[in-house]
Amino acid sequence: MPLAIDQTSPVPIYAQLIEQLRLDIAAGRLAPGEQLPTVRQLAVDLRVNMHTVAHAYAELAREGLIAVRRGVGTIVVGPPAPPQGDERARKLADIIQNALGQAAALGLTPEEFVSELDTYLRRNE
Amino acid sequence: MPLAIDQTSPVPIYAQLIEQLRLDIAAGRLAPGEQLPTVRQLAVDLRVNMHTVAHAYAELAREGLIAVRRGVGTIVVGPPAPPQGDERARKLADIIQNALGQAAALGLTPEEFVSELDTYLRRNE
DNA sequence: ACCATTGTTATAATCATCTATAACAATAGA
DNA sequence: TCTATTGTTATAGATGATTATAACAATGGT
Repeated sequence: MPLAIDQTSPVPIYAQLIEQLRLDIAAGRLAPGEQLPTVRQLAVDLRVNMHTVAHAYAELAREGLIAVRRGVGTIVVGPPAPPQGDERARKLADIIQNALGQAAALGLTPEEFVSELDTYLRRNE
Repeated sequence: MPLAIDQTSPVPIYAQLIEQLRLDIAAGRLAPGEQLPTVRQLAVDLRVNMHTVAHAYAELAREGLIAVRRGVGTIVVGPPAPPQGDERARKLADIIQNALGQAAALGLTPEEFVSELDTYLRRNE
């Protein structure tokens, strides 16, 4: 599942990159030690400017998720420590409410969504 | 659940408004015929400029979700027709993958997420 | 007819984003 | 030491988002 950006989205390109990379790292699709594309290469692949990629990498480096070293490249450090306690509960509720809301836009009740989710997991296990 | 915008988010304010209003309408929290705040009032409430609100309203009107009439105000027309077939399946998969990805960032396996989702629904039924 | 209310349009200023181009700085390897 | 590679910084221009202020246009009620 390669990186993909939507040039028509109102979300800034650098923010789309941050979001996707953060999720890929958190989910383990990008493992610690793994090499990321160079800023120049990724810029060519995504047809965006070098700075836009560098901006995203710099922010993720600031968060400690990746390590950028000039002359060498960029590697994944590791996933962030998952939040605990109240913050975790709040984020979980956000995720659920968001998913249920988007499902409702497809005409699905919460129960139907759970059913679809079960089907999805059975199909992809 | 009133509208809330995040001034620190990279997502443009007008896009945050569109997103929330679209979800509120799709989920039925904003019913057809219901009156939305005036652009001036909502701008004051959210501490943003009138234009930013007008921009969001205009886009939703273009999509047919709301009807704006000067001198009168803005009312909800109705939810959009939910997509069918392939597009629906694609969007559903997006919703699920997104939710599972964010849950993974909290350290949850898909199965644990389903469990949390069940708990959430039982608590809020 | 008048007037308050509401959305719309106009102007201008500021800031963020994205782009293009180029030079600079650190690293690794020949 | 030299050189290619990689990230970083600098400059400048274009576009979009946001704000402030003001005037304009349609609507509904008095």
